[in-house]
Amino acid sequence: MNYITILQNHNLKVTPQRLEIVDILYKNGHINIDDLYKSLQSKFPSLSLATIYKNINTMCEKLFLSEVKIPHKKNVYELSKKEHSHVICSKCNTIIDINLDISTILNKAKQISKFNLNTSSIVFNGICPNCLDKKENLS
Amino acid sequence: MNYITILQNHNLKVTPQRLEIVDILYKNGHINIDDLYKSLQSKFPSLSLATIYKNINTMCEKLFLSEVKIPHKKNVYELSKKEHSHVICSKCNTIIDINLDISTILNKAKQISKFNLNTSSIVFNGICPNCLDKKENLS
DNA sequence: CTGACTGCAAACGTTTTGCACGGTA
DNA sequence: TACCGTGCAAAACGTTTGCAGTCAG
Repeated sequence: MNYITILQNHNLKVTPQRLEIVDILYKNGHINIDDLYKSLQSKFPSLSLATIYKNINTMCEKLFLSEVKIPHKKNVYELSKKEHSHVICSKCNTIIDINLDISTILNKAKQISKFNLNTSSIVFNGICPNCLDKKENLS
Repeated sequence: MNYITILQNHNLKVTPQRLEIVDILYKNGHINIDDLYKSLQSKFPSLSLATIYKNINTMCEKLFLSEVKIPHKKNVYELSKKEHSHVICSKCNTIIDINLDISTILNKAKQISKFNLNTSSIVFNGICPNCLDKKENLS
């Protein structure tokens, strides 16, 4: 399914700005508002931050965009997909998705809390292989 | 260890405002800036938001206060303790701490990501027992 | 007594809103 | 053509800063 269809399926008009926003989200995976704005400037010099905010908000409402909160970082956005966890490098801020089987801890959490749980938000923090290499080279 | 000692150990002067902030944090567990401000108004009618922000920030820097990011909610703050997970009710916003053994998924995450991971942030979302009861009474 | 803390006001950065124009369907 | 989306400017919001007066140690 391409971007055009995705937009149309959610009753959103297909504008060049929107197509590029979705394209950047698709290619980047996770991006914050500022970086998204910077990425769009070359193609749309007159594009305004207001447009980005309006689009991000409507896309989040339509649920095909998700907001991800990372401790001590700005919120990032990603195209919605099957629930997954995030791993972030505290040096270079690279974020990757990982699929974990969380059924065991989810059940444990239900049991302990007595809550009826449905969603989870899991972020691991550490250093990515790239930054680990750099560190070793320094010493 | 009481609040006074905690503050002194971190080279912070013991002011009535600070004592009350720590007391509220201790009793509430998790609170956002606005609610903290409201809770303080009765005791300190002239207390300013700036004071709260300054205190929260210094206490976070001194690492005896932690910021918790909850999806689609304002950040909340809690007195630092051993790493733990959070469960939040999407109806009434009650937040509780739970201790889970996350070593299995942490190892799996390390293995998949090749990152050197150290901290994690885990939030489960659902409905608390209280709100579940209310729902049943309605039907 | 001295440095740190408070409270006020102003400044700042981010996000939202209103409106006129332009583009999509 | 009708409506939705864009871009600009202004407004709103949350947070930070500077400063003068006050308080804790």
